[in-house]
Amino acid sequence: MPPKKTPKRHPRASHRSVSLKQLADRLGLSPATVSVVINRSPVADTISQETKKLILSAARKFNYRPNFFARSLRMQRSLTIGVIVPEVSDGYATMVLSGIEDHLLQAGYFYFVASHRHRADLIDEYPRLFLDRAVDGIIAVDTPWHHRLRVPVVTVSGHNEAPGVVNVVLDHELAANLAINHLVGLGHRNIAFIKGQAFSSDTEVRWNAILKATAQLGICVSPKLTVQLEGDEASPILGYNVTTALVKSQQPFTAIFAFNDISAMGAIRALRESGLRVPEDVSVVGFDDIQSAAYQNPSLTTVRQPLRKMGTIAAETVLRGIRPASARPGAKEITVAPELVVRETTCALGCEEL
Amino acid sequence: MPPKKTPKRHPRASHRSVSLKQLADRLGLSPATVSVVINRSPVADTISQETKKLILSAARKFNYRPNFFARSLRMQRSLTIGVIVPEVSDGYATMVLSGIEDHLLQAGYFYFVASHRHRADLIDEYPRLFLDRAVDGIIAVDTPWHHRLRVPVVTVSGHNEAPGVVNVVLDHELAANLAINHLVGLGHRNIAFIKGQAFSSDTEVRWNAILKATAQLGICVSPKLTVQLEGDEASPILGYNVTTALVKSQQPFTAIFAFNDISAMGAIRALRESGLRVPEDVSVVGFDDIQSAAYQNPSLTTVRQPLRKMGTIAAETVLRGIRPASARPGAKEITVAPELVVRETTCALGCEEL
DNA sequence: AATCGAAGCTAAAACGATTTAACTCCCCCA
DNA sequence: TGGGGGAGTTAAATCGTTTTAGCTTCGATT
Repeated sequence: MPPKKTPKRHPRASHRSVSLKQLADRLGLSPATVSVVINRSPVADTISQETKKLILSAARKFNYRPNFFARSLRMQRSLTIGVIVPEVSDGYATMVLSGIEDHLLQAGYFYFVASHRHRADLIDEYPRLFLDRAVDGIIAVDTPWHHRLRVPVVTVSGHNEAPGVVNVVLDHELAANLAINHLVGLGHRNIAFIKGQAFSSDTEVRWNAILKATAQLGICVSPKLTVQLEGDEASPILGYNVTTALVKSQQPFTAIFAFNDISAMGAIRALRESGLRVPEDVSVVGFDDIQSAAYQNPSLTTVRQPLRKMGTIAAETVLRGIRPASARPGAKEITVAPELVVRETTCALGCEEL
Repeated sequence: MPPKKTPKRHPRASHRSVSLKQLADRLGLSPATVSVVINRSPVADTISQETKKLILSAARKFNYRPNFFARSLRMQRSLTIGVIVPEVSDGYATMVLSGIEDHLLQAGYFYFVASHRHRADLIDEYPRLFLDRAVDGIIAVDTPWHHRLRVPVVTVSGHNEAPGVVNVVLDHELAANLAINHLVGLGHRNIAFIKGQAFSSDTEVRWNAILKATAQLGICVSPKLTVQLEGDEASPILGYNVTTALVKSQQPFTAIFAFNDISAMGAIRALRESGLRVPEDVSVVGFDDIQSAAYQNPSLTTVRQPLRKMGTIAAETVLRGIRPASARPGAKEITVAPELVVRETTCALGCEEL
C-alpha cells in the first residue's frame, strides 16, 4: 500500500479566505469564468445572466477576496504609491501627505511613506526600495531628486528638471511679492531675511524671487540683514538662533521675512527676549501657514502655501502618469498660488497699537 | 508554413529587471539553485563555493531584484504593516508615526497609512482593506478597536480589551498626578478641566485618573468647571470655544488643565481675550508636548507623552507578534510614563512675575 | 447535408518566485 | 560486483490570479 500522500499545505493556509479556484470548484465552473465575471471583464458579456448571478452570489456568500499578490503579480501593478518626505513629524510634510492621502485612497491606491531626514544615503535608497516593492509611482516631497525611474515621479516643491518628472511648485514670485508688498506698504524698508537651509528645495527659488521682488520695489537687501537657517531639525530653535545673532549684530531693521512659520516662531521669541516687541518694534512674516500659525500669540502673519491642495494635485498627477492613456510628457511644472494671511505679527512702521 | 508563434509578452515586461529564471538560464543552472543561494537558505550549504560565487556575482552584475509579489505570494507575507490614525496632519499622530517608521523601516518593513477622520465607516473599512492588501500586522493609533483579526494588532492609546490585541498606553494616573500635584503645589484649588472629545480613546481613562488624583488630594472637581471638547478638527478653536464659555459662566477658577496642547493654546487665547493674563491670573497645563508647545508665547507647561517612543514600542510589538516564535499572548497592555514639563503657563497662585 | 455563427464556457499558459523530495555522479569499501 | 553514502544540483509543485485562443453545442441557413 503506497503511503497516503497528503499534499502539505502551507502553514498559515488554513484559515485563509477562499480562493478563486475553490470558488470555481464549488460552482462546478472554471476559474476563468469566475475571474472574468468577478472582474466584469468584457469577456463576461457572453456569460449567461444566470451563471453570473450564481457566481456573484457565491462570491458574496463565501466572502471571496482576491489575493492581492497573485493579482498584482499577474497584472504588473500594485495600486501603491511611494511617498518620500524629509520628516513625517513636521507640519509641512504632513499637510501635503494629508492631501495626497485624500486623493489616493479615494482612487483605490495605498501609499508607503518613508522619511529620509536629509540623509543622502536614504534619499538614494528609498526610491530603490520603493521600486523593489513595485510601486506604481513615486511622490517626492521637498526632496532633491535626480533619479530617472521607470515609474512616474511627481515632486512637491522640487525644482530639479529631471527627465520625466513633474514638479508641483508654489508660485514663489507671487509669494515674495505678496510678503514684500505687504511690508513695504506698511512702511518697512529695513527688512531682514531668514533664508532656508541649503538642503531645502525651496530655498533658492524663493530667494531669487525675493531678490526680484525687492528690486522691483527699489528695496535694498542687505547681506548684513540676511541670515540662513542651519541644521536638520524642524524646530523654532533654528530661527531663534539666527535672529539672536541678527539682533546682536546691531544692524537696524524693522521687519523680518522668515523662511517658514517654525523659524518665524523662533524669531519672535528671540526678539522678545531681546526686549523688542512684535509687531510694534519688529514686524514678522512667516511662510507656510501651518496649523499652529493662527494660534500663536500674537497670531502669525504669513504666506500660506496650499499644502493639502499641492498634495492632492501631486496625487492626481502621479495617477494620471500611470494610466498610459494620456501621453506621458504633459506639463513639466504645475504652479499653485500662495495667499497672504495677515494676522497680528505685522503692523505699520511706528504703530503703537494696543 | 505555420505562423510564427511569438509568445505575447506583457506590455511593461520589456524593461523590467532580470528574473530569477533568466539569471539561472544565463548561468546554466536551475532556478532552484539560484534561489537557494541568493536566499542563503540552509539547503545552500551543500552548494559548492564556486557555484555560489558565480551566482552571487551574476546577481550583482545583472542587478537582480527579486519580484516582490512573486515572493510574497509564495511566502504568504508582505513585510507590510497597516497603520490607521484619525488624521495624518495632526501633531499627535505624526509623532507616533515617526516612531513607528523608525522601527519598521529598520526592520525591513514598510507601512500603509490610512486616516479615518473619525468616520465610523472608515474605521471599519480600512482594517478590511489592509487585510485585503495582506498586511502582516496592524497598528491603530488613537482609534477605537473592536475587530478580531487574523494578524497581530497593536493599538496606541487604545483602551478596549479586544482579544488578541496589545495596547500601548500612557500611565494616565501618573499623568494626572503630575499635573494636579503641580497645580496644587502652586496653591491652586479651583481648577477647571477641559475633557477630550467623546471619541478620543484617552478621554475616559484620563478623566478617571483625574478624578482619582483630585480625590486623593482633597480637591473638588466642580462640574461647573468641567467642559468638554466637541468637534472633529484638530484645531485650537475647540479649546477656545469651551474656555470662552467657561469664562462667561462666571465660575471662579485659577487654573485650567486641558486635554491636549492644541486645546490649551485655544484656551490661552480665550483667556487673553477675556482680559485674563496667563499665567498671572490663570495657570494653564496642556497635554502631549507637541512640537510647538515649547514655542508658544508664553511657552506651555504640559504633560509630555513620549509619543515617538510609543510608536516605536508599538512597531516592535507588532513585529514580535508576527514572528510566531514567541507565544502570541504576552502582555495585553504596555504602559509608558509621562513627564511633566514645566514652562511658562503656570505659576504660583497670586504671583505677579514679570 | 454541409456549413456557419453565436452563445457559453474553459484549458492552459503566463506572472516570478520558494521548497521538498529526489536524482545523478562518483568514490570507496566489502 | 554491488551498494552505501555524500556532494552537488534540480524537477516539479505551489502560491492565486488573468487572459487568450479555442472548444462544444445547437439551431439556422444555404
